[in-house]
Amino acid sequence: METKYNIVKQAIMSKILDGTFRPHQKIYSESELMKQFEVSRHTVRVAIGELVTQGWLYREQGAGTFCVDRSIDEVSTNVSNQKNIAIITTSISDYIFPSIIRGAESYLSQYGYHVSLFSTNNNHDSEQRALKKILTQRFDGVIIEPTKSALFNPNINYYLNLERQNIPYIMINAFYDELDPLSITMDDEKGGYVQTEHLIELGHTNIIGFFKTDDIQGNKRMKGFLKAHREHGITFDPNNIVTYCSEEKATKPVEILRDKLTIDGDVPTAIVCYNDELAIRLLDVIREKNLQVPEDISIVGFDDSFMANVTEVKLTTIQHPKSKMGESAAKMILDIIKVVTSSHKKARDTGASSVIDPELIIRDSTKQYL
Amino acid sequence: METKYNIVKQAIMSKILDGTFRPHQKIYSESELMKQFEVSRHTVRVAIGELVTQGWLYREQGAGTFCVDRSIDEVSTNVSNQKNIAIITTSISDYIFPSIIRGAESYLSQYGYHVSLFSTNNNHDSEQRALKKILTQRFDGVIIEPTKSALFNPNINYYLNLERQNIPYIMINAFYDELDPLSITMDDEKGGYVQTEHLIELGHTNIIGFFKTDDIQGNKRMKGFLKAHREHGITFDPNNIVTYCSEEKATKPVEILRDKLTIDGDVPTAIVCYNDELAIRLLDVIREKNLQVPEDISIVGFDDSFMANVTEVKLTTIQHPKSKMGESAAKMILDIIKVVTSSHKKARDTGASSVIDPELIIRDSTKQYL
DNA sequence: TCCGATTTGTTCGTATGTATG
DNA sequence: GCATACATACGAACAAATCGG
Repeated sequence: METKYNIVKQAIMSKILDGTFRPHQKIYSESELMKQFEVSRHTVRVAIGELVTQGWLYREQGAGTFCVDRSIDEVSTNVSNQKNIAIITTSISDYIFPSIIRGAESYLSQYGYHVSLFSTNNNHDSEQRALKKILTQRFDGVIIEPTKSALFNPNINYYLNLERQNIPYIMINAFYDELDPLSITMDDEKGGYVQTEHLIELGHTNIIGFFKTDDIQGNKRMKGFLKAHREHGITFDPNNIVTYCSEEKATKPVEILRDKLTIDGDVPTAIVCYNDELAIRLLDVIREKNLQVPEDISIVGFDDSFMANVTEVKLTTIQHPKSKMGESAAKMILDIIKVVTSSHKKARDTGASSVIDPELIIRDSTKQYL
Repeated sequence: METKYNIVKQAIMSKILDGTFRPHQKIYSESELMKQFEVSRHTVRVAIGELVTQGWLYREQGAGTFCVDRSIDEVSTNVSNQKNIAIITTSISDYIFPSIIRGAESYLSQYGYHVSLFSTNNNHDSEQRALKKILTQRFDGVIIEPTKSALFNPNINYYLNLERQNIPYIMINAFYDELDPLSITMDDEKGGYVQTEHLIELGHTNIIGFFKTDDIQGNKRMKGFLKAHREHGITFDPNNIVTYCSEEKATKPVEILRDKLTIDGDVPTAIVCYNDELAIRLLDVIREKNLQVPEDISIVGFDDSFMANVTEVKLTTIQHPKSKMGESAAKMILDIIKVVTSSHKKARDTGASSVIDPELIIRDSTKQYL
């Protein structure tokens, strides 16, 4: 054990243990150690190298060799720095999510990263379970679609813990306001505005809007819906805004529309939907009432999911970049990881969030009001 | 990443993962590696050094460098006994795969397992990459849909290595014959038989069949197609069987059908398709030739994917359990894991493979031949 | 038991590349 | 732009352990 590199190693070790080298403090440079111990550079590097793999030191090219902060950082960092990215979405196999995931997966796998999927089913408990997994295992980064982004989030601590452990994350589709994270989102307010304006320009004035309000998207789209009315000088019945939450999506909107279409007198001539999924559901109600789309009622969806093209009536809807968004999210998270790992910077200071401009796709479900 | 020592490192890693270097087996000496890669001894030592600290190799002075036995490894089993299941499929976001994955994911997450997805895009290289990842990280079990199951599989070594490392796996939809693994598959021969018999019973005698033959499913369905003809005493033109491989799926079948429909005289009156995806493609050709389905031509799909219900003509097709299959696969793998971990048995001796009986779903794309 | 060939372990010297401040 | 510090790579030498004959 009296090899030269071992002597150097033990000497450095002592200084770490007795507190001469504090966490994140720079230790002697390689050339200094060469002089001190009268050994070659190679010997110094072997000594330092072992301390690095044992998790006592870290090196930064051009800057120096530093002491690791063992207080926060247990074994975890070392064990499996194996290029893992986690993706948390509300669903993994329905609606637009397969496309988003495909976009991300194909980009990430190009760079040797591998993807773990978690779905929350729009449920905070599942979200918590996913976050726990991610914190205990080792992930290099996380792409998150927030669950019920409009409500208070009981898992906020877990997100803060991600930051504390220096695991970068970004949010897609929406984000928790309290966290103010890097994100890729739609301009949902403008989306709702565009949906509504399209109908107004077609001459509709009695428009009913259905919005899911437990996520940010729904709230913003509703805001856009109101704004379009206001800016075009159209007054409207407050009853013409229907809000619902995830759990009610299969029941409440359907029942309310059924009622609205039953009362004669004040039947709406157009419908703005939170998304395509709801639009499809409401189409069933319209059919059940023997009304025709778009002849009797116009309807606008959101997201341009495959559903929009499945039905007899192809839906007018708002474009969602889906696989492109997945790819952008993947790119963004890899960029952050690069910066964070190479320079011990904090994730927040890298790059900027992006907001996607919504575009209307006009198909057959909307028509001039006569 | 293209440093010389990294190239050497990856090369050695490959040989460990594909089973060239078995546990406790001596790997090439440093001087051999110097010759092989034309690098200095220093470079070789750096490469080996990293693999040693990562726990893949150990060195013995005077004797050589040896491969670590990961199957009984206390540390690794311990560190991430984290309930991870990997799913490898040919695609993760198209066709019937989202449904299969959803079925598996929802079952596995109930039991606290978490799912990592890999897609091979029907490509052996990607399959290899996925298997390497799975062998490198620590997974409790793997659900695999084989890539090009009818062809010789160049990754057979990686599967054998899974067994050596005691990581249980099962295969779905098809399996590599050489491995004879536990599996959940369709009775594809019967499926092809049922497709064809349905048409024969409707009076069709000039039936053309399109089969993807780089996977087992296609070959078996073709076998069923032939058997139905034989058993019903119908002779047929060998030209009425069209085979294609994954890469040709968007071109060859389309071109051939176009030719067939152009020559008058011998136009087929019915089509048996490898799957719904192909059926949809062929519907386009039929439409292009101004023919009607089912009036002029009957067509049968396979898998009952969402596509079967999307088109103007709803497809007659064969049922595929999809999410049910995912769930069964998940259940099967968890059962195996339970047995393997509790009793140190080998995976092979647990439970039995299951074969699903195909059922015909009759919709609007087939009609009595007059 | 010793010898010699082989193999890994330690140490030196040198050179060039690349990131940091 | 420049000095500093780490990263990669080559060459050479001797030491120490192993293994077959």
